[in-house]
Order: sequence, then structure tokens, then C-alpha cells
Amino acid sequence: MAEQARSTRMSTITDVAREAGVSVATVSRALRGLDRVSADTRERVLKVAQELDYVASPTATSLASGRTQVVGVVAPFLTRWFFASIVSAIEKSLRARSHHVLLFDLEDDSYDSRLSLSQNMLWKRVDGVITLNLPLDPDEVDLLDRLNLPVVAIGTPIVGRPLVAIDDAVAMRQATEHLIDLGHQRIAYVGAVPDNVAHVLTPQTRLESFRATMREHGLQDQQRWILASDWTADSALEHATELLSSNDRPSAIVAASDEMAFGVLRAAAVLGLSVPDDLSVIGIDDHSLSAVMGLTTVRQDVQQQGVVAGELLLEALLEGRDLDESQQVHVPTEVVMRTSTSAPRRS
Amino acid sequence: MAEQARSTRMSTITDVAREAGVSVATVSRALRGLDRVSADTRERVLKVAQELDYVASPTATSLASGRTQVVGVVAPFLTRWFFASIVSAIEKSLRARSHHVLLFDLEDDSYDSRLSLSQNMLWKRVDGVITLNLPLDPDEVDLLDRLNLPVVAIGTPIVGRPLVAIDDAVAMRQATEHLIDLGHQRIAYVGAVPDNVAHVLTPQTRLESFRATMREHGLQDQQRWILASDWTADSALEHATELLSSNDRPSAIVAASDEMAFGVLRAAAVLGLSVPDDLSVIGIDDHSLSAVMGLTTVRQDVQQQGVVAGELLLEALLEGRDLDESQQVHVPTEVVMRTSTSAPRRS
DNA sequence: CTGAAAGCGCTTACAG
DNA sequence: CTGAAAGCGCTTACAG
Repeated sequence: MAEQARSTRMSTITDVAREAGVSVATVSRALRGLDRVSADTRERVLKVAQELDYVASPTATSLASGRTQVVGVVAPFLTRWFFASIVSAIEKSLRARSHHVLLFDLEDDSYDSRLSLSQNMLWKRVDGVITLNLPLDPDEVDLLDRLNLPVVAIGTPIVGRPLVAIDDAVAMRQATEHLIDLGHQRIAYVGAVPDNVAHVLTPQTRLESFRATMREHGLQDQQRWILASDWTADSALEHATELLSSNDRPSAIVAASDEMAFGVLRAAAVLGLSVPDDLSVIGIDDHSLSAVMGLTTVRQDVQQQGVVAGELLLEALLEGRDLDESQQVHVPTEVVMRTSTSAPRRS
Repeated sequence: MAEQARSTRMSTITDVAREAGVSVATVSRALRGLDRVSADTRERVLKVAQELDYVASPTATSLASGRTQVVGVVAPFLTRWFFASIVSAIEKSLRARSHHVLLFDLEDDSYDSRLSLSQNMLWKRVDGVITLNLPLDPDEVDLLDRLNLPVVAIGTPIVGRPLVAIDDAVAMRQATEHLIDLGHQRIAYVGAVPDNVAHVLTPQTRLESFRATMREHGLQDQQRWILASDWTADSALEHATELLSSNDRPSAIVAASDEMAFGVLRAAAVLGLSVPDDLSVIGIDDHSLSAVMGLTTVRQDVQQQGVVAGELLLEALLEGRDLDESQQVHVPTEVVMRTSTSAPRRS
């Protein structure tokens, strides 16, 4: 019997009920471990369910219960280290609690733009959503409100929602002070973004923190040493090459991300500058390639951020806990010194 | 009325039917663009649906129609370049055809192992699945058969299923011959994996192709120059450092992946060897950081692989086309020469 | 061209 | 502790 069910089609709750000699309601209760079922009955139902290879249809369960056990994870793009790492952490942490990840990569084919969150992406399809460094426009916030979905933001804040992130100002202060403590005074910066992405907070916050830290230490940041970059290694390479080719070079560069730091490292290598003798370089992230590159950096624990965000959302989903802006989790960062920084050469 | 519906709850097909003065069956047909609906009726229904902000409940649609519009994408891990890139490509290509990606990252917390595909991950939850470089054990293939799901494999083949991949043997031949054509004879290799992962084909195929190519050109591959690596940059760095520290050095190294090539590049830099003067290095992939690193490599078009796999699956889902082992799509590869390779120094 | 009704496979009060 | 029945919100023959 079990064999036959197995070979023809997957069985339904009705099959289990018939085979166990009880009603479908009882099967439902027994399988979900609800209270009012006798030990005897439960055992029999479980045994039959196993024999029949029964797994409840998630789609039927969703329709009846109103919950999908699916969480939407929305990213502005996926191919950068931070995003892939955090999606991985979220997926594992949710699956450990029987939830699944429906993935949305909003990166558009047309350069420099992204798709909008839309109702038919989310409506009745997910129980909640986690956003990754995603500044939402008012319409999107509105949509989330109307859909009445629990949301947890990672990285970039969303009004009225919990946030899990590192403290960008602190991280940049750590990077900058690492250089200053080493004795550097001539420090350049890579990672100033164009005005049209001013709505993304992280770049702004890091740059401001760099400037504030320099000021506090009585150092001047020269505008000409604040390099633009779209936060890719390529653009950092380009701009750093220009800066480092000039006669008046900084003794150190802080890059607002490790990927940009890779570009700086490469610029130095191509120009024949020795790191850290001629130039110290520090980044922020602890990218998976940073150890290999010997890059000193400010490490952020991406995995932890994913796990914390997942737990917050699950608390809302499973225990009905309210989510609001008051819940701000800042994950600590720390300097990891490798071989790309040292005291400046006496000149 | 529309306003009220909007502010209180999302509307259902019944709301639209009532408001438009037709039956739910007619709404269903009109909205899905089916034949037998008068232009008048259709127009009215569409208008009302829009006013009410109606979006069909995917979960109800799934239960009634038997299709979820969701595709499972299963990866052994996510945080490496290839996987993140291809997931991104798949997500976009599927979403363009109204399908969504349910993501499974099988990487386990316990090092070196992965989770099994299980019935409750897939059963009634997805219409089909795409596997990424995932060697399946017999039980998993069996499960896929019982579930009767269309499957497309990327990278690593699965018995009885279509495959989208590059030709590993050709790619490695291209890499090796690039070096040979440049005049190299003393060529080392990084990327031999331990025996316990012998079921993953790519590493085996690439190594065999390296050896065959060397042989064909009358060159000997010394066993001592075949370096082990778990395919991370770290382990390549470690083994390359050892090799390059010896007196008897190769003039070139081919790495079976760009990430490993990064480790080799770093080893050379740390040891003060100049690339390409003292050592030529070539990889396979064209990783997003390869251009910045100046790495010569054999490019594979990951995006295209994702798109092709998505289309194959959609043909099966939407047009009922059968999928089987006979469908093998090999995406072409090509050498991209940058600054990490050159003719060997005359010695 | 349109509607009434059954059905998809569950969950959830409500009785008992 | 257990069952009968309604309901979740759609789709799909079947009539007309």
C-alpha cells in the first residue's frame, strides 16, 4: 500500500486519514503536534504518514492558515560579497526554523537603476521581508504598510522598521584612527559617491565620519584627497592611480570598503609603490579575499547580521512580537591588522 | 469604494466580481486573458480590478492550478563568485517571465559537508528546480524522479537531466595552450582536489585536460608541480608559496579558477617575484575582480549560463517541452589576456 | 460569452 | 479526545 502510493503519486492528508482510520482534522492536529490528540492516535497517524511518505502541501497549508513560511529577501544586487554572504546566512538561519527564502534581486539591466518592489512580488506570497541595504522610496514604504508585512532592514534603515547594521560612523572612525595611531597624517579617502545616490546612507556616513575623525585629531582632509568611486574595485583603481601618480602623495589611504581597497592595492602595485612602506591601505568589511591580500581592515560580522535579522523576523512571525523602529541592533566591528598598514616612512 | 477596499484590506476575486457585476469565473478568465470573454466585459473587469488594487492570491492560484510559479535554485554554497553571479542571472531571467526563485543554500555549518535535498523542501512548493554545480547522490535523484519535477543542471551533470555548462576540458586547454604558445615549458598547476570530493567532476576534468594538453605538446607535467587546493584563494596562496620558494621554480602557473589565481598572484608578490616577468599566471572564470588584478584568464559567461538554464526550464513549464539528458548546452569560453602572462624570460 | 458548482488540500472553530 | 463542516481564494470542466 505504502509502496503503491509511493510509486504512483505523493499522498494527501485524506490518504493518511483513511489509512489510519481517523478524520483529516485529527491527522492535521496529530501531525502538527497540537494538544487534544491521544497518544495512541497520534502514534498511529505518525506511522501511517511516514509509510505513505506524506508531506503536507505547503500551498494548501498556506491558503488555509494564511501563512506561507516564506520570507522575501530583497537586495539591490547580489554579486557583491556583502550581499551574497548575508543572503547565505539568512537562508540558513531561516531554514533551521522551517522557513524559506524567496529571493529578489532588484538590480536592473539598465545600469545604475533598480526595479521597484511591487505588490505582486509580495502579496500573499511571503510572511515577511528582509531588505538588504535598500533605501526604499515612499511608495514602497507605503506598499509595505498596506500589505501589513513585518519587515526587518539590514544596513540601510527603513522608517518605522527594525534595523540590523554595523555602526558606519564607528567603523570608519576605527579605520581612520588605526592609521592616525600608526603616525599617519597625510591620509586620503576613497568612496565618495555622486550626488544622485545621496539617498544611500552608508557612503555619506562613512565619509562624514572620516572627516570628523580627521578634524578631531587636528588633521586636515584635503578635498583633492577625497576620491570618488562607485564602490567598485575598478573605479577605486582608476582614481587611486591618478592620485598616486602625482608628486604630492598621501602616506595612507582609507577605502570605504574592502573591494575598493583591492583597487587601491592594485594601483600601488602597478605604480611600483610598496605597501605598506610607501603607502598604507585599510578597508572596511573583511571580504573573503582580504586575508589573502594581506589587507588590514575593519571587520564586520556579516553572518551575525543575517542571523539577528532572521531571528527578529521569526519572533514577529512565530511569537507575534511587534516590530518597530525602536529595535536597532548594531553589530560590533573591529580592526584586523594585516600587512597593508604600518607606520609611515620618515621623510 | 475603491478607496475603502484599499485602506482596509487587499481585495479578492469575489470583490472584483461583485463590483463588476459578473461571476468570479468570468473575472478569472478576463484577468488571465483567456478567450471566451467579450471585450466589454473584459474591459470592465480590468478597470474594477485596477481600482481595487486586485492581485490574485498566489497561494490560492497555486492550489487550484497546481503550479506555483516558483523555481527552486539549489546551490552547494552561495558566497563564491560563480554562485552569486549565476543566481542573480537566473533570478532576473525568471522574474521577467513571472516566476520566482526559492533559494536553497546547502552549505552546512559543519565544514566540508552539505545538506541533502529533502522532500519537504520541494514537494508542491516549486514547479521545477535548477541545480548549481551540485553532484546529487542516488537518493536525491530518486527524490527528484518521484516528485516528477523538471530539473536543469548547471555545471555538474545530473543523470537524465539537461545540462548547461562550459566545456571544462576545452577551457583548461585554452588556458594551458595560452601559456605554451607564449613559450612556456615549465608549467605548474593549482587545483588538484582531495579524493573525497572525487564526485565533483570539474576539478577532475580540468586537471586531466591540463595533463593531456601538456602531453600533446611534448611537455611533461611533474607531479610535484601539480598543487592541491580546496579551490579557495587561501589554500592556493599556501601551496603556491611553498612551490615558489624552492629553487626549481616553474615559469608559469595555471590555476583552475580565478580565485586560486589570486592566491598565486599574492604568493608571488609576497616572495618578491615579478608577474609576468618572473612568473606568468592564468586562471579560469573572469571573476569580477580579475580585471582589476590584471589577471589573464579564460572567461566563462556566467550570466548566459543562468539565462539559458532559465529558458530551458521555462520551456518545460510553460510549453510542456520534455527535458532530458540529450539537451547539453555548452557555453563558449575565450582567453582574455591581461598583464599576468607574457613570454618566459630567457634564462 | 457567461455562470453555478465542484474541487485543489489543508486548517479551524464548533459540537459532542 | 474526535469528527463534520465551513472556509481559505482561486481554476476548471460542464451547461447553457
